[in-house]
Amino acid sequence: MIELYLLEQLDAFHRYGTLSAAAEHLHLAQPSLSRSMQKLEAILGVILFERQKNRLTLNKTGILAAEYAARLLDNAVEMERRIHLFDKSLHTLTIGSCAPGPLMKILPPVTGAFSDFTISSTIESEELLLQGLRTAAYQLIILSHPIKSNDIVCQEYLTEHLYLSVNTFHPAAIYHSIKFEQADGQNFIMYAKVGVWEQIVRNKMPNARFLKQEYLDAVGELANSSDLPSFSTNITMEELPSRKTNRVNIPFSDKEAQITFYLIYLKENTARFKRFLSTINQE
Amino acid sequence: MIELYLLEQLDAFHRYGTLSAAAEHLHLAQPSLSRSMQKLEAILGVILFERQKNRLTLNKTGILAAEYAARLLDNAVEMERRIHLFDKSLHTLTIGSCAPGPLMKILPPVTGAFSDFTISSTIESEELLLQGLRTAAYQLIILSHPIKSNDIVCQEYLTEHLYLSVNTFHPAAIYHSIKFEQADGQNFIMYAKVGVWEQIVRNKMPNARFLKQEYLDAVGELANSSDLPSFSTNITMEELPSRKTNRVNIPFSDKEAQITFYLIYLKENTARFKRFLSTINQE
DNA sequence: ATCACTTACGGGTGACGTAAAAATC
DNA sequence: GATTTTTACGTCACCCGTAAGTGAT
Repeated sequence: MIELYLLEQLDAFHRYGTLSAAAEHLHLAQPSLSRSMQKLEAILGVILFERQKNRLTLNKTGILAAEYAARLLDNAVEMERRIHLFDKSLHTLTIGSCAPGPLMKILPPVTGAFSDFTISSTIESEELLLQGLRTAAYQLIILSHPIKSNDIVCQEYLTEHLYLSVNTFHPAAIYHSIKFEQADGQNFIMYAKVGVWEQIVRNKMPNARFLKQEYLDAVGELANSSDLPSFSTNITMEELPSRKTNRVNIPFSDKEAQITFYLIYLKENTARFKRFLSTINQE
Repeated sequence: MIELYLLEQLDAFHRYGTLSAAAEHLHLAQPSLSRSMQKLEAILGVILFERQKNRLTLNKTGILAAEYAARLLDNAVEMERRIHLFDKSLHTLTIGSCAPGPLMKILPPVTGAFSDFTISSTIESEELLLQGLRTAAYQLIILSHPIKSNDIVCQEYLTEHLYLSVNTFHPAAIYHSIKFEQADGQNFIMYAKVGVWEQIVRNKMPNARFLKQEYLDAVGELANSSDLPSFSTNITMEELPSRKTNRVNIPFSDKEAQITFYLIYLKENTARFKRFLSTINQE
């Protein structure tokens, strides 16, 4: 069987036109290439080059061979890439959620239970999440509504409540609860990746403006250093205790301010998740 | 770059299940395979096997890799095959004819003029010849009628006359010419690959029977040792002088007993054939 | 005891580098 | 003189085989 290193060298010669140039790019000495090309002809039993004293050129067969070689090398590289990708997928758990809250909540126990896996997580639209679950881009997704399907398992996870988060001097700080309507028209600091929450607050407070922050840290810091209102939830208050210091959190009383999230995964992955998810729900 | 010999060994292990069996088929010692498989994992940076003390099995990644390997190896052999084929085509001149006469006539000068080529020739139906010319299966074809086309060159070659060939005791031996009608109803010895001639004699002598001989030699010998009539032509008489000894050759006088043949090749091959074909016609 | 895999050791092929020569620009 | 190819020669890597060891059936 012909070996790939020879085809690599042929390909390089084809690309760069001379043995010297090819050798340069391959980090080899020219004589090695000269010999390799002779060897290639011997192995194939075919003349690939026209030889002048000072010049080596591919003949028609040589050009054809070089083109085939390039294709084969591409295939080889692609093969390696796919093997790596597949292997990685076997050791990676990708979780997608339509909101950051339940993700925050689930990541610690997941990293614990799947300690030999790389955990990767994303906030994404519900539509793409469901697609991604089918294409194995996600192994576990979190949606704001249940899914019924033969090949899917769906279980209720938790309910998140939205709060208005203001500093103590804010006029609303004295309320025990508030309606979206009352909070409308202000400028809010908002984390950029709040997922489904964004449509809700935009719909319910059509006159409000939202200053989106890409980084979660920045949201907290900005909120503390400015008088602008922001949002928090039962989950963020639990997971990020700093959200409670120096801030007053007032629950929105509208029914839209509560979302129940569902854990969803393919039935074929049941064995993988069952034990873990049962412990989750016991908490 | 990963080398193909490693993939061959992986493929063999995948096929045969154990290192020993694979080694047997590859004509290698087991330890070599054992090391190669370890090396493969090292190169790819991926675990391909599950190792028990006494047993080696491919894991999921390993199976995937073996499947890719098989594909890549297939591609490699296919590539070699195509290169050989292409190279061969560059040094092979394939001539197809719809009748053996003009082929006999043209082969000697062709082999002389293209002495560094392998000459390959076939008798084939006119339809397939024309197809083959387009697909480069033939570089030169000989048909019984001219072809007009933008990308094709066509030139008249020669005219062949059909003769009835009988021994001296045959009743027809006294004629100077004969019509198909007069010869009908007899049993003829006929070469199997007479191409277009076959339809002609069958049409013009519907009551005759034809004893087809695969080998040209057999036709001559049978004709000499039996009293059965056979066929000859101005060309066979010239190229195969034995056809004239002890036989009487009587020309058929019907117009269908004459065929003019045409040399036909692709315009792109003009440079290749022009000089040669001009010398041919001067004779 | 046989089979299957791994590790250890030694050998020979061959892939590569350096040096030098020939030829062209 | 600079560049390009080829040949010659030495070296080192590495691929393979043999031998020996371990564990399983």
